[in-house]
Amino acid sequence: MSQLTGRRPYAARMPAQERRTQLLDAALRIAVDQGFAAVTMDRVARAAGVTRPVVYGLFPDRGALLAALLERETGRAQAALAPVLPPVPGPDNEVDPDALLVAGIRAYLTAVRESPDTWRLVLFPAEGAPPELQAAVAASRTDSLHQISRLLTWGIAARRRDVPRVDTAGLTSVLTPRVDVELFARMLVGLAEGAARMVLDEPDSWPVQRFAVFTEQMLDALAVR
Amino acid sequence: MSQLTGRRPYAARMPAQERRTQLLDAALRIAVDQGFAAVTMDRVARAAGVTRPVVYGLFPDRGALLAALLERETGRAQAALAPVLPPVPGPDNEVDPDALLVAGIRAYLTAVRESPDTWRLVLFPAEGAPPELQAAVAASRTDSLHQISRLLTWGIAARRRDVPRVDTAGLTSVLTPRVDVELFARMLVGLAEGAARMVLDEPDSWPVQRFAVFTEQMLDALAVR
DNA sequence: TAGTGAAGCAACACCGTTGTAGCATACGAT
DNA sequence: ATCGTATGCTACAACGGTGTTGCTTCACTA
Repeated sequence: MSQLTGRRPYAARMPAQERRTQLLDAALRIAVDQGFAAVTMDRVARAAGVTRPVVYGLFPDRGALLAALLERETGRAQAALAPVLPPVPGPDNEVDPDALLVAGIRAYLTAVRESPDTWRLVLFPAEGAPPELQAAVAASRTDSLHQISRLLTWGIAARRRDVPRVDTAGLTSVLTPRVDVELFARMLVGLAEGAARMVLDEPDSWPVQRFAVFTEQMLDALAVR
Repeated sequence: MSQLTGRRPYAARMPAQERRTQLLDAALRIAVDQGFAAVTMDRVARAAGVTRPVVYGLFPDRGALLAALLERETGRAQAALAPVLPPVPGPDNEVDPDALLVAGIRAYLTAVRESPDTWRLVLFPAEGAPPELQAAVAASRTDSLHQISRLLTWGIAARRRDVPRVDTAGLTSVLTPRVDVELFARMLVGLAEGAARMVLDEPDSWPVQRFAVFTEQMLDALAVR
């Protein structure tokens, strides 16, 4: 009978890089499931079947681990976002602004569905996170906002060009009275994020298609007529 | 020189009820300023110029304190919300649905401006809070959602009644193709909450009027024409 | 098959927070 | 004036988290 309380069995050795991503994966799981505050060095270690010093060997401290996690995930999110926000089409380009928006929504929500954990982390603010990181998320959001603003300004102009003056009876000028573009852009982003949250919470009730159809209907209703 | 390290001066005595609200106020301050996790028995006590046992005298434990805080604040929020969500007007009632919505937005944002702390607590999810309480907030939101859904269904019907068939050229039937009312309601709520967050973050950039005007324009653009 | 260094482990000291026990004092009633 | 009690305070034990030290074991190389 040697040691009733036997020594912990050794975890499989693993090259640093691999262990690193394994730990980040574990941290992500915990953060998503139990909130940011629950991402403890010990819990992360245990989740990976390893002890704390191993974690400290790869991340100098808890802050660094959280930073690394957030950096990885916001990076992924950014990457997924690039195709969602296409550059503003050239002036001669014959692109339908409405179609562009619908395609954007679709791409965005599809991306969210494909990496739910990443987006959960990004979309649900995460109070426990170091403030600098919240700032990073905010910055990325601001970028999106600008890009969307630009797209919108273009889109509104493009729509006007399409309707070659029926203005006699005030029929045109629907979105004409100088829309508050900044607000409109924020509304869109908010809308998309709201949709994303719904998709994350109850994917079954909210197929991407449902949002696409809805958006189409709305844009249609808003159309100059 | 009696006692260089003198005894802590006694805080003014105070009836339990008064102390209680004072402590809740302190807790609210902390939660709003430094996040939920920072609401510590000790910090609350110090903020109120008192020691921990006093707090424990009024709240059995930290959970109870947080519960009491959340209950008070969600209560306030609910109360403020009542006038924002009027009952569905009777069928004979001549109320303009658009005006009703704009008035709602205005009332809501005004309420938010008037009690920013309460709304900050409610609108910024609060990861550190006991899950049951998050559930409470969610439930309240669901209520609002239902109420808005009902208002919307009524509003859409009312609008249709106003436009007595010009349908020959497809001019009517703007919101007619069976709008996804649930989604529309969620969009509105999301919109209002987004607006509230903006108001809380940068009150100066976002006067209530700006949202009212915007909403009016949007509804106008959506109008059957 | 021996040796060596990277990868892992137990154990420790330290800190902030929770919750409690028992003592001190202010203050209203007598 | 004094006295009792509600109100407050100091001090302490326990817990869970962080970050570190020094010993152990695996696995590769010679």
